[in-house]
Amino acid sequence: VKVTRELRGHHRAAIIAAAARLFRERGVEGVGVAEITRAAGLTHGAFYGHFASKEALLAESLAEALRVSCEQLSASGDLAAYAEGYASHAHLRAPGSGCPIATLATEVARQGPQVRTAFAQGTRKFFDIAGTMEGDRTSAVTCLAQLVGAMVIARAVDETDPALASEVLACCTTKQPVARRD
Amino acid sequence: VKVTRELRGHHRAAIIAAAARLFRERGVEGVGVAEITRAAGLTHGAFYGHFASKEALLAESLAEALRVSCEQLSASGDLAAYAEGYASHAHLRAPGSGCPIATLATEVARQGPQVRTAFAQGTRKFFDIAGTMEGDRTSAVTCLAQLVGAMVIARAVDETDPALASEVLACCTTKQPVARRD
DNA sequence: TGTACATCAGTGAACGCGCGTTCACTGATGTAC
DNA sequence: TGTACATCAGTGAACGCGCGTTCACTGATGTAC
Repeated sequence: VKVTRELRGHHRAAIIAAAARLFRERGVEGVGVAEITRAAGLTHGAFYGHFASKEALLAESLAEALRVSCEQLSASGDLAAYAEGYASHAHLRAPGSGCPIATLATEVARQGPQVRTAFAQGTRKFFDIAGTMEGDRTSAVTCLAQLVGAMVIARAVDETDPALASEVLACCTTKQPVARRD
Repeated sequence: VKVTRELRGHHRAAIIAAAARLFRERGVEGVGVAEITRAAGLTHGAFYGHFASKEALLAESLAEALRVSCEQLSASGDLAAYAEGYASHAHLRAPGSGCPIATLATEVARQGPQVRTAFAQGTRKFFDIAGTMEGDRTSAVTCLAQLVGAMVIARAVDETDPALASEVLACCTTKQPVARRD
């Protein structure tokens, strides 16, 4: 069932989009190639016509998710404004469309070079943008590290100890020395 | 091959210790029951005489790792001193004996209630200790979130972009508003 | 433009593998006398 | 204290399952004339 070149391109993009969401929601090992292709409206057999392996798809979907994150950061205009959206319950509840660093960084550390390189490049760009926006690069880096850590911790404890989750997130947006802007 | 009650206790502790190390090094899904029991000097068949499931072992090993972390935090006496050890390359290179929050928090968020509860209880104790030590609880929480985020990011990018890894870690120990103590 | 055919994107069955888990068996432990 | 036996911790083969990956096949696409 050959399809148009244009449709083939859409299929490829759909697989990457589905993977970027599902990997963030369930982790790399928590979702399979079959489920990703199904979410993209295809069957698993079509997968290897688009990607060399599951790992290659992971690398591409990480790059895509980080590219979007960089866009969102740039669009927010102000690091404090970005932090407010980041350290929110809306973001906590929507990992599939949220920061890929907070959802996938620990798994990335155990992947092959292709994945780690894609992740590191996207993350560096993300930090560079934040540093330029903030002016003081050190405080920008500090802020981002805090945001990522707070979200990672909050998501892990939220269902059992929502008070702790809220407390950790709140530290990122209240008039703290680091995240303060005005 | 029945063994002494005392030896059985040692076997159980050895399985937990091996799991606490291996889970942190390779992730929950990156290591199997067979490998854990082998690392503890047993065969996989002995496992289910000690634990109901792999998940039950994960809950116990998380509780144990967090208990040790709380001890280390208390022993450091000062949150700034703890932060210095935490944000070090030695810690980055030794995930198996390091902070379980930085290695396992994202996977914990996708586990069952037993695991999440064990993790949340240990993490709360950890934060409570830090809050008491520091005096100002908010700045203690801020500091810990930053430490966890920095380590998660640094480990993910270290092999591809060691400069970025070092930069992120350095933010936690230099005379930053948040981590400063003196 | 119309036609014939080579190309190739997608399908679904099949594969090999590793994993968590079970279980019949073994033989040392610990206890009842 | 010594003996006989029930208990049970550990062994290793076996299981079912889901996963990543492969491949023969299908039929629409795109191209050469």
